[in-house]
This record gives sequence, C-alpha cells and structure tokens, in this order.
Amino acid sequence: MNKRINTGDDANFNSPSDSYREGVRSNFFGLIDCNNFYASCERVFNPSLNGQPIVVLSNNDGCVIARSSEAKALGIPMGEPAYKLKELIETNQVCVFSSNYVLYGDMSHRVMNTIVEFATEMEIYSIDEAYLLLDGFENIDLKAYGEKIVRTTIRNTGIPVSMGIAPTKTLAKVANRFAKKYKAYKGVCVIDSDEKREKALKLTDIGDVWGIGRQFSKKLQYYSINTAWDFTQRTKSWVRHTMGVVGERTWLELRGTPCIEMDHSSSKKSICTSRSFGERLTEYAPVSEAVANFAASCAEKLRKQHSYACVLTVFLHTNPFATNQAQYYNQKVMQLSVPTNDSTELINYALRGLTGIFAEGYRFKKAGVIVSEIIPERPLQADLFDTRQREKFNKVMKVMDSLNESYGKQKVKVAAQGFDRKWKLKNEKLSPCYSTNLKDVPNVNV
DNA sequence: TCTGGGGTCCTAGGACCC
DNA sequence: TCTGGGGTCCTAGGACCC
Repeated sequence: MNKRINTGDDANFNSPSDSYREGVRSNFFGLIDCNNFYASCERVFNPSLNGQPIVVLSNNDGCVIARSSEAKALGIPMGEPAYKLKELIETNQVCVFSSNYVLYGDMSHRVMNTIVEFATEMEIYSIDEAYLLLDGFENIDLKAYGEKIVRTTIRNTGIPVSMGIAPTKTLAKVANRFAKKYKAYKGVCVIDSDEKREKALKLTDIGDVWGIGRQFSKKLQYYSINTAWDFTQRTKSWVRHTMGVVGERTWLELRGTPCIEMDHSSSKKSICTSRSFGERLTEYAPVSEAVANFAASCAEKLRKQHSYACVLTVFLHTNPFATNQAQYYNQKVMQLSVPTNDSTELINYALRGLTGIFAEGYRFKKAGVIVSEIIPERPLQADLFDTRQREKFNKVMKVMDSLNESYGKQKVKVAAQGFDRKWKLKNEKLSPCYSTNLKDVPNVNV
C-alpha cells in the first residue's frame, strides 16, 4: 500500500484550517455512501418492500448486519443476534433476508460505475462506500455537483446514496452523517468553512467519529471529551500521548489538515476465508472438507488478483459463547516452500496444518484459512528442491477458473473439497439473485 | 438450541546481536 | 558486591474499519 501519511509536523496549528481559504482552496474529498445498502439492494428488485421494515442477517443467519430505516425506527440494533429478535420481528412483520453477496456485489459495481464518471480519482473503500477526489473544481458549486451525483446514482441504479464533501476524509465522513440525517440537505452536505466545521463537530458525538471506536470513546469520555469539537480543542501532544499516532491523525484531520490520502492499492496483503459451520462438527472428515474449500477459495482470490502467497494459516475453534462447553482454539502458521496460488497446493498445506491442530472431543464451530505475505505473480526462481511441475499446474488452474467462470461456481474442484457439505452454512431467507444469472445462487463460498 | 466475515495499522515486548 | 545499552526483527494482541 502506498498510503501517504502526513504527520502534520510542518502545519501551523494556530490557524487550524486554511484549506478552504479563497484562492488556496486545495482538494476536497467526497464520500459517497449507500443508504442502508443491503436493505436497499433487496428493495430494488422487489418494490413491495418499500416502506416495510427490512433486516438482513449475517452468514448463518446469525445476527443483524443491515436494517432499513423502518427497522431502525423499531429499535432493532445493529449486530443483534437474530434469535433475540424473534418476537419483535413477528409482531412488526419485519422482512428478514439472509445476506446475498452476489446481489450486493453486483449492485455495488453498478453504483461504483456510475459515480466514477464524476471525478478523476475514486477509491472504493468498501462494498457501499467510495471516496472521490474533487480537485480542479475551483469554479464549481460543490453542493450542486454532489446533488447531481446523488440524483444520477439513484436514477441509474435504484440505490439511494448520500455524499459528504470536505477537505479531509475524516471531515467528509462527518459531513456524510449530516447528509444522511437531515432531509433538507438533499443527500449532500459540504463542509467548506471553519464556521461549518465548528458547527458540525459540536453536533457530532466523539464515538461517531471515523477512527474513534468503543475503547477510545470510553477513554475520551473519561476526560470529559464528549463531542468531536471537544476533542479538537485538546493539544496535539496530549492526543499523541493518549492515543498514539492514529489518534493524532484523526485530530489533525478533524482540524482540516489532510493526513489520509486516496489509496489506490488494489491487491490485498492478506486474504481470509472462514465460516461458522451450519451445525457443530466433531469429526475430522467434515472439518477437513470445509478447510479444503476455504483454502481453495483463498487460492481463487489470489489468482484473481494475480498474486502468490508465502504463508498459510489454518485455524479452528469451538463456540466461545458456549461457556459451559469445553473450549478449544488453535492455529498453525506455515511458511510455504515456494510462493503459490495453486488450489491443490494450498489445500495440501491447509490439510497438513489441520491434522496438527485438530483435536477429538470438541464441538467445533468455525474454521478458516488465511494466506498472507502476498507478492505479485511473476515467473519464479526455480527452487533446487522444488519438484512440482509448476507450469503444468498453472495451466490446470487456469482451465479450472475459466470452467467455473462459464458454468458456475464449484463446477470443477479439487477432490478434497468433497461433496458432503455437512459444514455448509444456513441461509434460509435468501432472496433470488435478481441481477445476475441464477447459476450464481450463493449458498456457499461467496 | 440460536451471537458474521474480512480487512488494516500500530504498539509493546521478547529475542538476538554487537 | 553486582547487575550495559542500543538497534533490529519478529510476533501477539489490540485498536479500528466496513
């Protein structure tokens, strides 16, 4: 990653923000965020859901990961386990969906393809968020421009979005919250003066600031810092001492000094595939089948971003919430003799690792495979002791990927991935994959 | 009975070396 | 009657994000 961090040491802290002074206005960041993204996706192809409370559940139908505004109004909290909400859901006729990542991924593409047209630089920050770099817009009314982006996106995709515009990413996040919260903003809030910045920060709880999580929030409240504004009034050295460089960066950003640049690195530094099992597993066979599938999925993701991994980690554990049951957690980290993205090879390592950590007598809840120390795919130095026919296996993988591309996921796979799928997850409330081919129905391995 | 999955960055502390 | 002190590398764990 080539994230450039401005430590701010050369900035003038007595005049916290000269970013928006006439004539020297520098770049602005626009943050576009889809409103209630997963719930909105479900709505696009099923208009009868408009006005209805909707929740989307995590994998395994475990807990709530998205809510429509009607569901929020019912007081359904984010992250709440689904079983605790049974009554509330029934009495209020809440529409419940298992998460459908094929649908959400496709809708995400549509949104990103729309907004990328509006700026010279875009950073896709998450499935439902992107930053735009608005430079060279000196003579343009940013508010009007933002409203155009918001209008175009909903017209093209059916997904409602909000936009925050400010001289730093952290302030753009703050602005975005206001854009979402108040209808009068028409989906766009711009922070382009110190007056607006002060007003916004005074109305923002410290815990709602990007970069301030639960722990820091608690700590800061202990020091009577309740709003983002209170935080910016502390000295730089106090913040550095109390929260380290991360906190200092947030402090600078809130004061208008950009520290977090656009990040254009596309390939990941680690890739993880892990799942909770649909039922508890005690036998080796189904666990190994699952782990083989996780390793294959990591390999596929590696090939997609044209990378090799040098390290593979396999882990498994019991249910940490079941405190009355015997607990077990273990992992095995393995250095790969040759960097690879070959499914069969990664499956081999993963299963070898698993035999080292599997234990009898436990009810396993979850396992996973992580590949890390990722390097770009390139012709490799021949290893004297490497007897594997790499060229040949590369071709096999290419053929496998293209078959799976044309005929659907998992049509071709490695034998160890198995067919039992005892480990597969629960998703009983899955919506149809309206936007993509039916063959992509994602009951596993998305 | 039932509590997701996938990432990033930073820091403290130990091992080791000179 | 004595216990050095840096630098560097690695790892585990903690904090954050969506």
